[in-house]
Amino acid sequence: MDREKITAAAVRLLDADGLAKFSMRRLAAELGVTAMSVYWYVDSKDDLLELAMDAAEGELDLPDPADTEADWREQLRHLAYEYRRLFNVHPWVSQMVGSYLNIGPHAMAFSHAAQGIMRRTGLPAPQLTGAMAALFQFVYGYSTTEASWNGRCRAAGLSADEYLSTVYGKIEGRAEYEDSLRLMEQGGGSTVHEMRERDFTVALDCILAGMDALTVATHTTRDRAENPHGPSQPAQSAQRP
Amino acid sequence: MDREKITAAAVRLLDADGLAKFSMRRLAAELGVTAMSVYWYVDSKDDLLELAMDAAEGELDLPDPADTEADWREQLRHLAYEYRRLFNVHPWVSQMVGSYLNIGPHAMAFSHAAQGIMRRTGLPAPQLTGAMAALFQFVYGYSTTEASWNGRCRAAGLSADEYLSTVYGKIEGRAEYEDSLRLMEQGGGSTVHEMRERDFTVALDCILAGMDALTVATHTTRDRAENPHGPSQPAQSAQRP
DNA sequence: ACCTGAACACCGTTCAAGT
DNA sequence: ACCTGAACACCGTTCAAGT
Repeated sequence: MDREKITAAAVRLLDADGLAKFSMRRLAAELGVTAMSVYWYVDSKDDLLELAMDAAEGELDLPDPADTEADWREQLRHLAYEYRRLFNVHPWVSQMVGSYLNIGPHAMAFSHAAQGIMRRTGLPAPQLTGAMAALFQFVYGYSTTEASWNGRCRAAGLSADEYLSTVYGKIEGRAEYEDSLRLMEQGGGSTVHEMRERDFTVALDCILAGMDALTVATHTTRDRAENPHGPSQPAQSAQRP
Repeated sequence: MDREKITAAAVRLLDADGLAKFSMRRLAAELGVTAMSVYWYVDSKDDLLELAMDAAEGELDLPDPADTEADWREQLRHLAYEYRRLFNVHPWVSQMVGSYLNIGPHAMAFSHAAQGIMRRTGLPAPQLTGAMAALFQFVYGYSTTEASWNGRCRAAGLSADEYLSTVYGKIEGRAEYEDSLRLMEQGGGSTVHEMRERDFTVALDCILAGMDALTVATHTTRDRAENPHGPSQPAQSAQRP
């Protein structure tokens, strides 16, 4: 029995039954021990949850910080997909990220990696943190919603598409809700999964294109006239015109 | 005693003491009634929380749907700030939006309003939902993080700036964490509040600029050559070239 | 140093009973 | 139709006691 074993067991239980059903007593039972013995290694339930959260964040595949040749766009995309995967694999993490401080070593390594890539966008410092927030807070919000939807599907014993039908059942008839449905149909994509993949990709495209636009906007008017299509090369070069 | 009075009391209690301290028993006490009498009006705690959430969402100031003259950029900004304000005024809503279904009448009115504006961006249907997700999931993620930070400040009895100092205290010394601090300093802005306002504004700029870029990208190459600076007029016109 | 048992102050919800 | 009391099966955490 040590902190690591306890944290690992907590992650296992959280993955299996979710945050709502997780309790110190159930964890202790899982470890074959009395509820209170866990408190010798851990100050409180919240403390343990923060340990579990950081452990899960340790599974993120971060880019090699030495690889400054790589395209920052590709690296940001990779990090975004990794972050999304985290919330889908460990839905309880997404319920906690918004409420906890999140300064464990793995969380810090992640944001450090993100900052390293962001520096290579060519964005000036005052805009860099805002653009970073645009990207990663989007991924957090999107993935949280997505993961909780999946959770409700599992709880109801339905596929994502079946569950969507039942939701539309509750909504149909109310005039104002119907064009919500039309919008989805117009968007194309026959399954929930397809629509979600497309929306996520498009949103990433949107935010990355926005970063390019912000970078261009910091050029002089003359620069812009010479380079009307925006920076199609790594925008690093925009820093030293 | 009716559903509305119960919902209003729930909102009051949630605002005052937060989601963690909210219980059916405390709510009943507040209403001067036994715990179980609430269950005559409401099926479960989750049900009541959904009612409370939708009630809070009713406070959102939505744009007049008849006003099709207005600049969609301004309207999206307005809606984004309103959404953010909701999460800051009722932090418990942000803890729930990610986990609940959110198909109450006020929630639907909000997303209906958002869709109405998005249609006027000129984005083709398949990209519209993705771009909308980019904007509003960002606002949700950002505001949730922001609101929970404020909550921890209040709990610790510190101002946002004082609290930031204590967090930096925990971090300092660890090599990799230090350039996180540098980044914030380089970004400028002397207070947490200033930095947050700037980041939020920049992120909105980024995402809206991204929408413009996506719209431009759907033009033919010939169109693009004729209009190198992207759509500076309402992009509606881009729909009929 | 590590673990336990009993206890405290709570939960959400069921269910039979009251008026 | 509306409300109550007692009860069930849980919580996180404290604290004195064991080994």
